[in-house]
Amino acid sequence: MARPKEFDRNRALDKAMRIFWRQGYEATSIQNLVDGMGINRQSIYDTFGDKQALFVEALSYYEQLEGAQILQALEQPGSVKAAIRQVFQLVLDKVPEERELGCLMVNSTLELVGLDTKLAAVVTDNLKNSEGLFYRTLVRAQEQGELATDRDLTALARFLASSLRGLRVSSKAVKDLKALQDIVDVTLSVLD
Amino acid sequence: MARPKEFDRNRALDKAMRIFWRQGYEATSIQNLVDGMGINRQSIYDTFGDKQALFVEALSYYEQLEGAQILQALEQPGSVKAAIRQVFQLVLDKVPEERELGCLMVNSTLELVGLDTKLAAVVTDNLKNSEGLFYRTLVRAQEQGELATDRDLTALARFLASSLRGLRVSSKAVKDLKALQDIVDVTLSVLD
DNA sequence: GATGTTTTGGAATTATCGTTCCAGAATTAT
DNA sequence: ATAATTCTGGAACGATAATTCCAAAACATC
Repeated sequence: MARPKEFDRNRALDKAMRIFWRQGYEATSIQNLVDGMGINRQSIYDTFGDKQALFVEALSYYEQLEGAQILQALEQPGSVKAAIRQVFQLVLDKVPEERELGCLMVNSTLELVGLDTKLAAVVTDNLKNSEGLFYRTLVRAQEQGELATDRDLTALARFLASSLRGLRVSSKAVKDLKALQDIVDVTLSVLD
Repeated sequence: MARPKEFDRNRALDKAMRIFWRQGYEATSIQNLVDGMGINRQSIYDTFGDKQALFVEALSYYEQLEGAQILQALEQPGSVKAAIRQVFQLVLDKVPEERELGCLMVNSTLELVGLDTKLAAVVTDNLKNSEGLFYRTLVRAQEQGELATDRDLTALARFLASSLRGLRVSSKAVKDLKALQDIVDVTLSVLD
């Protein structure tokens, strides 16, 4: 019949995601994507739809990559505090070039909330998730006796989620790794 | 001789700042500024130079407004912990429409670091400042006996600065004021 | 009221934006 | 080979970007 459909779709999406990550949504032109994804302009439109649709998919892909690492860290048996520390440590353990891009989700939140309602819905949904994730983990900590029963888990989960956002902002602008490590250490001391 | 130079320069700059605040740098067009600043396009170029120069000035103006509030909070005599709490509370006490814009400095940091070296210099300079501000305040706390002498003030200052950034991200995406209050309360508990 | 400067509105310019269209080359199954 | 489909490169589209140019209107001083 015909030529085989698609090239390496996922590889192209990965490339696109990294371009959006580095430049943001508005600052990324279709031409940037054509140059960076290694496929033709027409193929981009055929495969991913328009720029907004491609961005949504890139964002989901990023969330999936990042979320998998976080889930793996949180779901490991043993000390919950160590698990939570590992989540924060994930940010520091990135290679510098990646760390200095910050977090695509946080970046996009600040860029798009209030501008694009459709894209805003995607990112705010993610915010809820991260808070819930911390909350369920803290419940486990209390069950294991790692956390006093009188601690306010909702407040703690909100704090951890917000602190992680702060760290991700800081990791984009602060090059000094020791400074970032200080932030993590003090943040985690709240659980003691 | 001639017509009186300038209209209300500061009022125009204030308008421009709020437009950048709401939309970000890239998403703000000169036409947006013409419509919103209430002065002519040509007057914008004559008075402020090009878009980048206007943005830098708007950012400085924002920093000055925000910084004045923070300084006033930190320099008040008495409890340093109360003073620091007040700095965080400033974010929550904003009217919702302003709170949901987040912080122009943080927004701009994530949008422009890595994209525009000149603009990046302005925002990273601000990051250093806020950390130093917290540090000097913590020194005072130690001198007043409000803080144990074995606390690592550098680490604490870094934590506070990063946490404030996180709160400012959260304040843009999280509408629930109680959730934001939880974040502040847990953050400040580190100083106890 | 004349003079000199500024503001104003709009057109002009050059560039780029996102998106679509099209013709030819490539590739697979028949 | 033929036919069907996809990739490719580039042109074309209408819209909008930032910036500049220009002529008319507004205004304070003399």
